[in-house]
Amino acid sequence: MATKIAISDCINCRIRPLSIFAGLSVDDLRELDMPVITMGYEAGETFYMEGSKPIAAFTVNTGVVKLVISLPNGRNQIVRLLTTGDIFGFEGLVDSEYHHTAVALTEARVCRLSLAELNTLSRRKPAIREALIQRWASTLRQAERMIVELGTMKASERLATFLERWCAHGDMEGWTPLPLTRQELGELLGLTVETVSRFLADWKRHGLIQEKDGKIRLTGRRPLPLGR
Amino acid sequence: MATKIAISDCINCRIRPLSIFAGLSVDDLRELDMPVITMGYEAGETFYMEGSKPIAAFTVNTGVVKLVISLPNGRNQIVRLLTTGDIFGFEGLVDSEYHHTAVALTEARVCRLSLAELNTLSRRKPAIREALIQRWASTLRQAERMIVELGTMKASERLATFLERWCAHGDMEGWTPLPLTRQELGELLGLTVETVSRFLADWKRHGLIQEKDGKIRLTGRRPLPLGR
DNA sequence: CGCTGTCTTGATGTGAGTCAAATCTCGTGG
DNA sequence: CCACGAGATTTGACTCACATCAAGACAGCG
Repeated sequence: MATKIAISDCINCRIRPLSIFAGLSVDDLRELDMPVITMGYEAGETFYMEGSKPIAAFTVNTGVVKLVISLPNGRNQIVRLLTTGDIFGFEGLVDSEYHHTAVALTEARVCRLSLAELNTLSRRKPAIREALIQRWASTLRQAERMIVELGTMKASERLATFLERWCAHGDMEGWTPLPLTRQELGELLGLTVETVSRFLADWKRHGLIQEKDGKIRLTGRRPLPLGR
Repeated sequence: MATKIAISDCINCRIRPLSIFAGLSVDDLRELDMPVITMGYEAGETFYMEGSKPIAAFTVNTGVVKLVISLPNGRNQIVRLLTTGDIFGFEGLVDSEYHHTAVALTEARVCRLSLAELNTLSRRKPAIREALIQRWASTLRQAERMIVELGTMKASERLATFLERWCAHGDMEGWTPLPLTRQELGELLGLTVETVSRFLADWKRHGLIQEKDGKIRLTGRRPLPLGR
């Protein structure tokens, strides 16, 4: 179950520089008396469903979240992956329904803002409004990159491109958590489970990637072989 | 050559209700003393190139414009089509380069706004800022619909879906201008010229669509046959 | 009237989907 | 601690949708 963890202490928040409050002074923040609540979600839990009425927006503190659009024919398309500092559910500011279903891929800690509050907030503080616009622009840009990849690349290229990007902001010495099933990788990249599995298994056999309890590592000379 | 046609008369503009000035009163508009210029472009002319420095944003008055992203390997992806009332080049407000190459598909008349002006404008007039945010949101939504279509649909479905949507805001009794070559339809839908041509020719033969100097008409019982 | 570019059509190849089954993994309860 | 079962992953055999390659047909325009 999603659990309320605490009233968020935005002022001292570890990720504030990444958040939409980055541009505010400590005084600003104190003055706002923010109605932000930190929530804990387990892997697999749903934040909200596509088509439901927007109530809150979220900022990812820790963990990974996917935004999915489901089709009547049962197919799913993951349209975005969110990690620390990313925001989601903000379409609620503008639209009367959520456009996606948001699901935690890992245990996740998120900061929850009521949309009503956020609305007045963004009216009062230009810095916040500014930050939201920035987010919107970069999200659009990311979506368009996805369009390009889906429209012009073949399976192995899409998978390789994704892995290299994903592992780029990887921690440690090469190992990056990859909390997506093959199924989900497929739903993100427009491929079937089998195709994803075949390429990964193949690359693993050739020593190009390694996998170990949910973490992945790109070894050897990149780039990944785009052909088979 | 792109030609300056006139200083735009925004107050009496036919498409003002569709534009970002929709929310302003006549007095507001008068007060602004807008530096908007109406420009004429011929089919095939370029508004700006991907990667170049943003100077102006545009609102389509008449005509159709494509936004294209080109890849090093020579492939192109059309990421958006713009028609009357749509705006483009607005990423310049936020970013230091244009993200796409913008090209007129038909003879086009557009209203040109300096980004510098627009910037101060959106600061002074909340209604404009609001309108911009709305546009951003709906553009993002459209991009995500494209992701879903590219990721989950097969050739004939993508083509059929596109045609039905395109012809939906079609004028007259069924005939809609379709100023895209098969090549461009392919670049929009992630297909080759041949595939596009085959389906269209096939549907034409079966009397499902008609084409006549640049116009198309969906006849017969929709929906288009999604299989072959 | 011929040239250039777009569209159509055919023949062929292949990338990736589908179907099916074997293995692997991991959490649960005995 | 082990056995079991559900789900995830891998692998193989086969199919098919779409790309590719190659010509022709068909404009539109100088």
